[in-house]
Amino acid sequence: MRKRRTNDPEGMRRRVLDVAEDSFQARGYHASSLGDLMAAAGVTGGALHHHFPTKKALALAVIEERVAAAVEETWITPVRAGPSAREGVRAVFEAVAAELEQQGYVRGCPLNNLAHELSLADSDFRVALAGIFAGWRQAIADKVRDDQRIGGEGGTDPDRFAALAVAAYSGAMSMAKTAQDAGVLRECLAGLESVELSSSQNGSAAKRRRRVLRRQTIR
Amino acid sequence: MRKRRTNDPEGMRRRVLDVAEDSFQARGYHASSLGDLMAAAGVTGGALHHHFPTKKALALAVIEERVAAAVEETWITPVRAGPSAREGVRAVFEAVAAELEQQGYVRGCPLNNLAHELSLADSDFRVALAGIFAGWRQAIADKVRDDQRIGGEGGTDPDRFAALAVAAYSGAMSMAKTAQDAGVLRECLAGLESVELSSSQNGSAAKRRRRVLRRQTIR
DNA sequence: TTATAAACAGACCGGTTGTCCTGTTTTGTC
DNA sequence: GACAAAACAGGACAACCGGTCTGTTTATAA
Repeated sequence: MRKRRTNDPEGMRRRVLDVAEDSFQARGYHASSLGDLMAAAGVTGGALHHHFPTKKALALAVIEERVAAAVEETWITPVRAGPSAREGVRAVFEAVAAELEQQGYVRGCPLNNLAHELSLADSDFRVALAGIFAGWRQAIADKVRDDQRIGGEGGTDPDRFAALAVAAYSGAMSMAKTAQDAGVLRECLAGLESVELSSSQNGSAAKRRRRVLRRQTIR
Repeated sequence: MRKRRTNDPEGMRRRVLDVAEDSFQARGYHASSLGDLMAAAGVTGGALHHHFPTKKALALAVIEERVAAAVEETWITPVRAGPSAREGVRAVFEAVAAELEQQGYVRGCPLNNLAHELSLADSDFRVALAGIFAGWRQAIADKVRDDQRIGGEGGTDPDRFAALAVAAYSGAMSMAKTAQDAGVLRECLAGLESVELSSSQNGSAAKRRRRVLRRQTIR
């Protein structure tokens, strides 16, 4: 009875990244030992070292391939596809809140989790994470600019709105994680929507609000 | 030549907490070894163990005594003393931004830094940190309620405003830390101030805004 | 087939970590 | 001054961590 082995570099790499991503989010980078990861992924030290020479290289891969993809999937794509930037932001907030309430616990934002632990630790980490933040904000700001070019969307500063949206989400997730309660997300969203009153919006309640805005504008 | 020793429990405890607080913020909890802390504080293992039996106990003391105090000092006290909640929030944002720009680097928010690393690690950590977050938000919300009782300050929901302010600050600090640039704080503050347009405010432009709100209320 | 490199296995090591333990000194109290 | 408790010193240790190293198996291409 011979023991066969099947070389599957991509599959093995993926399995390691799966486990690493999960553990880094749940326990953090420093609290995740390579031994635990190897055991969880069913991978030997030799294989791990072959694909990721150091722990830092592994974390960098998680950041660039997984965390960036997570932001892309849960934020950038929905916002781009949405009817407007504001509506997209609202939809993401509510979708995340609903998902968290359903699953019963809050792990926090993947990007923020790693950003807090690794930004000051290593410059390579910091740059990679900062790039994801920048892309996130720019996607929202670009959407606002599109809204302005097409429809109304008054004098909202795109960069300001994007920065506030990302900051509010990040901070809300931080609190939700600490309190283990996703309710804060909904409260922050409600606060964020007050910003809409100062400018126009597409949607069912748009006319009423636009009227208010007009009065406000002509003073 | 005799070697004298002066027992100074409070002083030694303070010195350890100083070093621990600094290291936990700069390097994080897991990346801070007790050996480093002992060396930096000039404290022996016996003394450290006498005041803080475990590393967890030390971190808990840092959270309850130092982090809570930092939030109290930089946020709660200024907001309470300020002319209004909104003005207080604005002042804190600007003060922190100015301080960070002056010192050239961004270490992030003490509370958020530890909250991200320790919330999921241990329930005791989580509860302590969540309490600080709650106190922070409540102080702002109470101030809004005071404003409403005294002056105008229209239909702003106190809890929503507080949650948004804390979230925006936390998230902005997170980005500022990752980008090593305090500019995001100013952008988020500017975005936050748009919220003011949806309700009234004490100050020069209060009357105009209050009129708008009244129209809105009676529809 | 055969050579060649990639893919993987698994033991090994030096250094570090947090904690514990035994002793010594200082301080407060009667 | 006697004595107990607190305050401090400093070594010891077992567990663990990340990285390296050598060797074996599998895939690839000539």
